[in-house]
Amino acid sequence: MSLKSSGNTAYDALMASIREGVFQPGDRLREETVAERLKLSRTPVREALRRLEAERIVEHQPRIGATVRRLDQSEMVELYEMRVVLERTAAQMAAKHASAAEIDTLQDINEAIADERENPARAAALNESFHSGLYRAGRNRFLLEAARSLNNALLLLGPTTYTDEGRIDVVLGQHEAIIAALRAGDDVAAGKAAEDHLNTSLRHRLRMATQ
Amino acid sequence: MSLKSSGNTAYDALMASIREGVFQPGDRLREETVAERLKLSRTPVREALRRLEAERIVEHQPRIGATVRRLDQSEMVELYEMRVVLERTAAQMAAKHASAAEIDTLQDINEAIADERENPARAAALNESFHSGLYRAGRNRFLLEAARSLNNALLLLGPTTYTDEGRIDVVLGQHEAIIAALRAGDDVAAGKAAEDHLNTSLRHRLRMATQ
DNA sequence: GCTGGACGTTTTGTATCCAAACGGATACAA
DNA sequence: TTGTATCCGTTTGGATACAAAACGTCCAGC
Repeated sequence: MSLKSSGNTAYDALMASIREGVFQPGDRLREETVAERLKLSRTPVREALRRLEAERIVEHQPRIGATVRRLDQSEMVELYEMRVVLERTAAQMAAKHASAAEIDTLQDINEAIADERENPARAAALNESFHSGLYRAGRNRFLLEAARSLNNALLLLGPTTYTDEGRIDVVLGQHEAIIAALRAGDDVAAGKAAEDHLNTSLRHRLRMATQ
Repeated sequence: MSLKSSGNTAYDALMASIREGVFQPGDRLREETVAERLKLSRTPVREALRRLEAERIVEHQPRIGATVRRLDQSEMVELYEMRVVLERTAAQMAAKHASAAEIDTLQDINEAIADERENPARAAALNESFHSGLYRAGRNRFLLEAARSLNNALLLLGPTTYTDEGRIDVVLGQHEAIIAALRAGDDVAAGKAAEDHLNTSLRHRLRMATQ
């Protein structure tokens, strides 16, 4: 695992750049430019670009090149609509399959988020852990994969801001509701709680986007 | 569209070979061998293999090479569990968004399947059209994408056999139930019908696999 | 002054070449 | 006879060189 191929290095670097906003939607990714940035030849860069293309992070037009995908508002709504479905499903499945240890871990993560309320970046990272933990507890590799792919697309919308006072408390409470339903083994309630949570998130995102 | 790069050619050819069973799960795909089969150099073949890798059709071990992914039974069950979710979602969304023309088209396809009951291969292709039509009617690009990815994985399980007498009638009837719910705009019923349909399909698949 | 065509530049697409690493086989020693 | 170490062959990983295509520009002709 420690030895990663240059192709993977390039992939990780590009993903990080997109995540950090160095490359933004609509930006063109010229192979040679990226290659010299990363001190690599074009071959591994192309490899990375093809992976990103397969994951719909970049769009590739033959003989033209790759550009970072741009999501319009309707796609953003569809994306969240789909996230709701997947997250509800994950919560339902987790309610059936999650072990006590897994639920405890989710609880721990949620408390850690509360402790990091002064540090939005750290809180956002923990939030991601919470959600991926929920997916993993669902015990379905294809669900996990679909969620991973969707979250990549989410990167294209830019970072979620936790700057709002009060927003974090809503999040914490909704996480709590999910955890409670998991403990009760109540899949319907868990699904519902997850759905509420995501819908709040979408509303928040839409408000950001339209400002 | 008529001009496709060699990379795409290689990808299509490999997919077709996997679909037709030329390459089966577990088979090793050596770059050079594939390249000379397709009369190409290794570069576009590698490109195609990386795409297949990103789509989880092949597994790639560094310095070892690519092998066609093999799904065990638990993965197969998870795959269908996920298909149920996606297809139920598609049906629910379609009940809300599908135009009369789209529903008519689904009806036409279903009738065409009935007409091809003597020709299982043709019927299977039409069946795919039905399902992709349902997904498209759902009007969610991310759902469509997730379904596409899942269907690729489905290829790894080998072709669905419609050899069973009676099986096709069950399928036709279940398709009818979905169509009826769509016409009524009843998303709950549409979801339920789609779920039943997929569960039948899973049972059938499991019976095939364990024989 | 405007339009059309041709040429040149830029960038991707493909092929070939070299390097590195894994695996198997063989030989030597205990 | 068995275990270990080393070497060689095979195969992927990466770089570079070359070909093809698309876009922009410039010039000529109307």
